Amino acid sequence: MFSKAEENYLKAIFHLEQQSKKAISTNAIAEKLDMKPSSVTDMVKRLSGKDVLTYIKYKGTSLTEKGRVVAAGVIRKHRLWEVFLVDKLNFQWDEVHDIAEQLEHIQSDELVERLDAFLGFPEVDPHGDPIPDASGNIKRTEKKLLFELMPGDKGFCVGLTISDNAFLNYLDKKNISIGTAIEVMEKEDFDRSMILKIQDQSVFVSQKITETVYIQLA
Amino acid sequence: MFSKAEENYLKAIFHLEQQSKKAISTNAIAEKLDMKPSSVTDMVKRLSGKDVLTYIKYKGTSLTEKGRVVAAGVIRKHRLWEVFLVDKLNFQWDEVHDIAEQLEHIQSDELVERLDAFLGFPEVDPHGDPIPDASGNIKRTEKKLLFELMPGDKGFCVGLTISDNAFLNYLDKKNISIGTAIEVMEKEDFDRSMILKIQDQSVFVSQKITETVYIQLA
DNA sequence: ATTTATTTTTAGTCTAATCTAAAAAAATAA
DNA sequence: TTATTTTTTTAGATTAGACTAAAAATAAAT
Repeated sequence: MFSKAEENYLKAIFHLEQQSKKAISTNAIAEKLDMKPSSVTDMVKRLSGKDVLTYIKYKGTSLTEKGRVVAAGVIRKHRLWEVFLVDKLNFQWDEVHDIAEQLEHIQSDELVERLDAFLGFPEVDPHGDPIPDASGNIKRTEKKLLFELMPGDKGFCVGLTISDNAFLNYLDKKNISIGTAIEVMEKEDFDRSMILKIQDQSVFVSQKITETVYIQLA
Repeated sequence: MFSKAEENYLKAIFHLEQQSKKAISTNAIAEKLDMKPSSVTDMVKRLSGKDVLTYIKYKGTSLTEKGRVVAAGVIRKHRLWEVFLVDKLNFQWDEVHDIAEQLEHIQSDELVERLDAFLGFPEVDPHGDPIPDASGNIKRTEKKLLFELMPGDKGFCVGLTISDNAFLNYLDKKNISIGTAIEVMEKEDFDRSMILKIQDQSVFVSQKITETVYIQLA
């Protein structure tokens, strides 16, 4: 088994590997976890002894297959608990992270599988991020911020970068919520505003919105 | 805040105080937590510095009011999570303890209150033990094992000492489950068997049953 | 190609929470 | 009451996981 600290390292490295592909530097891990590089050196040495990552002095680390599975398991739990908190306990999207950060370390495979079933086998968490399956496979999503799309692109809203009530209400007035299908009609590069088609209606959305709303391409 | 270890000590002392009323000995705590007495001495010293218990060398410890509230909070979380695991995730009563033991240390008052509401403000956990309220008040129950009752006593089934499927099915055949109202008609002291009235029917129950079923007196 | 700056590692310290072994206090028995 | 046993405490060691400060390796700049 892995301690809470170990799981946090694996998770951090997993996330960093999704951005860079190259070996992950000691400093990058330290920054992500808000720790000192010397602490990281210590821990990656220990973890490489547990066969979850390879570590070469001064060269950085990368997860082994085993390490990826463990990390994906932690992320799976984190995201399932986030769904629970939002769907069942009516938390807001921006309130759940700290609690899920604790819940992700609860050890019980049976619990995870039952929770998954109880939630109806969700595929994404409340932020639109994909939930790894029980074997650690993660569906690579095409989640993008709205402003990254081009005219003609179609998709649907899967999440937001932030989440406060005022903003949710504002989106609601534009008829945008989770699951809403959209198509980009026009894009104004200089201020990142857009005109979308939503339910056959033309809708103008500001830069604030295009930089906040996540779209899964259809 | 209190660490997981600290919370476990407070919980253990709380439970011991419910049995004995006197100051709790170092050895009793050590045995309950499966630790060495020297470790307990260390910890109670630290906890007395946090004003959650009073400790007098060689004389034992007792919780302060503050300590009782903290302990009751942990027990509240433990029991609410047990209800969740059984009612929502369909775990068996005997499978939930280890998981609840982890979940009870999740820190978030908001989470606890929302969970409570989600579960419909239950008053007892799946074992029939009362759930403390948000301020730490605990309803002293009259939970007894069936064989402790006398002819004429009335009550209803609130839990079991054990819980396996075979036994649950066996009880089911006798029309006994959680919430079932019973009245003791006859009691056979030499083998602890009884004759009960259940839904106006006379039902014979063996020693095995009278030593396993918890009754809340009506 | 040196020098300078940055990154990483090493060496040693600290805290929480445990342990063992020995000493001291309290309880029990002769 | 004195001796013996049990309980409790003290003293010192250990482990995980963090830290600081200094040394070493690598990368960047002149």
